[in-house]
Formats: sequence, C-alpha cells, structure tokens
Amino acid sequence: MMQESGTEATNGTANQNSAAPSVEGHREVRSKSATLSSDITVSDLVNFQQQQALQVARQILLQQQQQSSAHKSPKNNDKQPAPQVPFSVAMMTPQVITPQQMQQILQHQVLSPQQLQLLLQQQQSLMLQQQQLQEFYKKQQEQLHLQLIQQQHGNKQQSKEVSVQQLAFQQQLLQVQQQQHLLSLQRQGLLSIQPNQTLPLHSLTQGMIPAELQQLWKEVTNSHVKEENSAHNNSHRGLDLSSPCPVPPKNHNQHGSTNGQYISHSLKREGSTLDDHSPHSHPLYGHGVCKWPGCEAVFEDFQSFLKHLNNEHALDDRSTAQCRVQMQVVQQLELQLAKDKERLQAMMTHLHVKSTEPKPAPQPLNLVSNITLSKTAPEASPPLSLPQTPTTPTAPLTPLSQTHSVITPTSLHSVGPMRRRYSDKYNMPISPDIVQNKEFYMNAEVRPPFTYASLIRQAILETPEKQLTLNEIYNWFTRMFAYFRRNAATWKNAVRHNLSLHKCFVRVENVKGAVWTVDELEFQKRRPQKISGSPALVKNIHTTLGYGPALSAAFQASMAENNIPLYTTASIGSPTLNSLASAIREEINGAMDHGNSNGSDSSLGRSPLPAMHHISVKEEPLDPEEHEGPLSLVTTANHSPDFDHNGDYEDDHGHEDML
DNA sequence: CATCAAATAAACATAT
DNA sequence: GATATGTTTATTTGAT
Repeated sequence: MMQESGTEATNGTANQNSAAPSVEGHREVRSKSATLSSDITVSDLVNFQQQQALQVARQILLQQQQQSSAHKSPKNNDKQPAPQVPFSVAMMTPQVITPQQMQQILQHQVLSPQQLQLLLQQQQSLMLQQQQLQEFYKKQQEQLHLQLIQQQHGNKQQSKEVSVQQLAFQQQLLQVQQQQHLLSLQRQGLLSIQPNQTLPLHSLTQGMIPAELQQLWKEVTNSHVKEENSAHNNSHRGLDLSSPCPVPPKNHNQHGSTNGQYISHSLKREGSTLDDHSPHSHPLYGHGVCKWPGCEAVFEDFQSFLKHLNNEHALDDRSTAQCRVQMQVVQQLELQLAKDKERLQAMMTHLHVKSTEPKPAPQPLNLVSNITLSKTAPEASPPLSLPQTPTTPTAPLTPLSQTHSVITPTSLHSVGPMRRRYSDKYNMPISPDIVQNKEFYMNAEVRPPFTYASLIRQAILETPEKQLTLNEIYNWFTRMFAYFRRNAATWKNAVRHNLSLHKCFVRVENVKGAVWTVDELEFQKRRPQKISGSPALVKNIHTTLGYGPALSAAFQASMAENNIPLYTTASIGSPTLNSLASAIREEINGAMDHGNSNGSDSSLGRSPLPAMHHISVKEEPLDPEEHEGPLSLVTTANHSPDFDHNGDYEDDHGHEDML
C-alpha cells in the first residue's frame, strides 16, 4: 500500500530506517560504509564512459583543429593520433585461434599469485596516476569546454590561440584518455588480464588508435564466429572510422548517455534495431533525455528533442569527434568482448571437449553438448545441449553477437517482470561470468537473472557475520544491481516475501532487532524434485568430475583475473570481491556437505553461484548415490538464467517500470 | 495438461 | 499515525 511507495522513496542507498536507530546501530555503520564506497564507485563508473567519451572527443577535436591549421589536412581525416600499437595487434590474438592454440592458452591460464599481484599493482598505480591526471585534467577541461563552445559558435580565430594551450595539454590528455580507456574496460570486466595477454594489456594502454582498433576488431570478428557474423559486419560498418558519421548513428545512443549502461545494449541494437525506429523513438532519446554522449538535455516531447538534436548535435567538428570517440569505445568493448568469448570457448574446449570438434568458436554451447556426450549419457545429453544460448557466461557482455541467441529469445521480454528465469538454466554461469556480470549489473539496469532467494542468500553470505537486517539486504540489492534502484516497492516486497517464505532464511532475534541468516542446508534442499531425475545431467557429471579441479582452478584464476582488477580499479570495497569469493566457497562447502542430496539440486538453476560450487563439488566426488555430483558442467551451464535480458533491454525503461 | 517454483500483488499483523 | 518489518494468501507465468 502506501507504505510501499514511501519505501520507494527512501530506498536509495541511504538508510531508510530512521525509526529504528538502535536496531540498525552497529550494522548500520557497516552497511553504510560499504554502501558509501560502492555508491561512489558506481556513480563513478556510470559517468566514466561518458566522461571518457567527452574527453577523448575533445582531444580529437583539438587535434583536428591543430592539424588543419598546421597541415591543412583534409577536414575529417581519420588519422588518429599516435600511430603506435603494433604490439597489441599482434598480441591480442583475437579470435583466430585454433582449438589447439586455445588449449595452450588455457593451460597457461592460471596466473600465479605473483603474477596476479603484479598485475594488481600495475593497476593500482595506474589508478593513482589516473586520478592525478584527472584532477589536472578537470581544470583544463573546463577551460577547453568553454573554448570549444566559443569556437563552435563562430570564433574560429580563437581556436588558434586556444590550440597553443591545448597543445600543451595534449600529451597529458592523451595519457589520461588512454588510461581511462583501459580502466574503464577493466572496470567493466571487459578487459581481463590474461597471462598470455599481459603484454597486450600494456600495449593497450599505450595507445589504441581507432584505426588500429578498427582493424583489430575486424580481424577479430572475421575470424571469430565467422558464420554468425553477418550482423557484426554491419555493425562494423556503422562504426567505420572512415566515415565521419555525421549523423549520430544509433549505436551511440544509450551507451553514452546512460553511461554505465552497457554497450552491449547498444551494440545489440545496432544489429537489430538499426532500422526499427518507431516514430517517436530514437536511439538518442530516452526518458525524455537526450542521450547524446555528454548531453543530458531534457525534453518534453520528441519534437523538441529532434530539434535539439539537429541544432546541438549537428554535423560539426565536435559531433564528429564525439562520434569517433564513441566508435572507439564501442570498438574497444567489442574487441574485448570477442576476446572474452574466445576465452570462454577455450575454457570450455579445454575442459570438456578436449579433442573434439571443430566448431569451437561458433557456438560455445556446442561444447556443452559435446561434453555431455560422451560417456554415459548419450541420449540424455541432448537435453543439455540445447540451447541456443551459448554465450551465456559472457552473456551480459555479449549481446552484441546476436549470434548468440541469448539475446534473442527471452531477451525481448525479459525486461519486464522477470518471472521465469530459468529456462536459461541452460546457460552456464560459470564463476567468471558471474563476476564479470557483477560489474555489469552494477551499472546496467538489467534485471539480474537470479532469483530473489539466491540474491538474498548472496547478500547475507557476503557479510562476515553471515547475517543481515532487512534493511541491509535492501541496501545490498541497490548497491549491487542497478536494476534494483528502481521499483523499490516491488522488489522490496518480494524480498520480504522471500525471506518469510523460504525456510532457508532464518530470522534471528537480536538484542537490537532481528537479522536474517541463511540455512544453507535448507537452501540446498529446495526443490530437489525438479531436475533431480534428469539423467542427462547426471551423466555429465561423471564426465565432468574428472575435470573438477581444473575447473575450479580456472574459476579461481578467472576470479582473480576479472574481479580483482575490477574491484581494485573501481576502488570498490574489496569486501565485495572477497565476500563473493567466500560466499562461493561456502556454497561449495555446503554442497559438499549435502553431497548429493542436493546434487540434483536444480536449484542452481537460479543462482549463479551454485554453479560454482557444483564445480567444486566435482573435485570431491561425493556422490554416493547414483548421481554423482550435483551438477556437471553441463548442468552448470544450464543454469545460468537468462542473461539475455541484457540484450533486449531496450533502452531503458520501457517496460521495466513495472511500477 | 498437471505441477512446480518463482515473481508479483496485496492484505494484514506487529513493532518502533 | 506512519513506517518498517514480517507473514500469508492469491494470482500469474514459465518450465518441466
């Protein structure tokens, strides 16, 4: 009722509970600090891309101006600064990898602690530098901004004076920009550090030139998933640097403005949405706001927006530059995506399909089927194989490859109420993904594919005490998922409902009030009936068992790779990461304890984490009964719920406001 | 088609 | 009395 609406208002990150001071007491403090740091991070992240784009745009613009004044080079020459990146090209080794190569790569995949440490340090120092530069840059930025505006309105002459100054900063700007690129990528989990890719990383920082990027991208895409690619190509085209892209292409839309919003969305759109613009919808217009990168002008109606678009974002140097920047951003992300996909592929290949098949790249899922295969459950396997949702793991990140059906099916409607998540169980929520996705969900308003129960559990397990007050749980939701920063009334009610409904959540009275804890046993017990039987799964398990260790190792490695950097960079409270890890561990333990009972567990389906423990489970074959482990990779794979949403998430709102 | 789990809504109770 | 917190019931929906 009313309360809900009231709640909603408060839901933010702040503590809503002013009424129960004592109760919140200590906990409050804890959650508060956590919230704080994460909030900062989040918002920071949210603005990151946009800032980056703007900055880069300015820089490019400046360069252009200089060039034109100095060399009178053609107007929109695409030459970008700093032509150095030889390395990256070679090192990146996009998707042109043969299965064998993949294996090799995989084998080297596990970073040693030292290596990780090193990488971490590198990142941190980068962060520092960046901050410093950023500050300096901010000041300059203001000036430049003014100047740019002036220039735009006519006083070209000024530009010369300005340019002198600008030149002075150019270098720094470049640095900042590059670092930002890197950092942002890392934050998003797109840029993961891989052992064999360490170097590339550096080279990346050193200077990715749009042109190069593009080329890289092309290579990547071409080789990668050749088949599915048709669409990709299209997108490339759109991004082609050679074209100044005067008219703000649709791809730019949300991404820039929504900032945090994943590019994936935009990318995806590219493919599918290029043409479907309904009369009053424009990729650069959403929520009554202009989504042009850096512009957040508000408009009452679509018409005024169009007007604005034509006036403010007309074909001029600035727009062109911004456009380019956007392209860069997109390209980098795409590239990274491709890499991650490849990595996934390699992992899967390595883990299961050792020898097999040729078609690794195309569809990861296939692997699954391959996996299944073998051994024991011939027929059974079919079920597993399924789906079309190959990509899962990266799913959120992957949308762009429409190839992956992931996006398709559910995605479309997923936006709204999430009601069924599992079909997706066919995805594979392997740990790494989760992690990566974490970043994703923190920034993109995409509904997490996990059930409330899973999320609540996760929230609770992430704390050292393994207990949280309702309010803290709320805070965790809002902190971790952009999606839950909306519709508070709805999801809060759901959270409460879940807490009461599931036996796995135990309310513990405290002096100060009450906290919620998780009864892991119960949690694991839930709905065994379901899949339990699934023969297919069972069999796979066997198969998988053998690889158990490997898997978890890989998992950890990826965790390290992906998360650490992310969080580190993001300066997020490391607690998150750690807790996540610990939570996972716990799950694992729990799973082990219960052995097979839950083995059947289907529950995994819903929660991502579960998948992980399963993995570990394998390490220790406890399966007394017929089925050995809880789930096999396959199973695991299945579970990941729909990542699709991301894909479809239309721009924003739309439906999601169920309120 | 039956059943189940989860999401969603909402009424209601209780505590602060 | 307003909220926050919990509990419970009902309905809807997607999956199996």
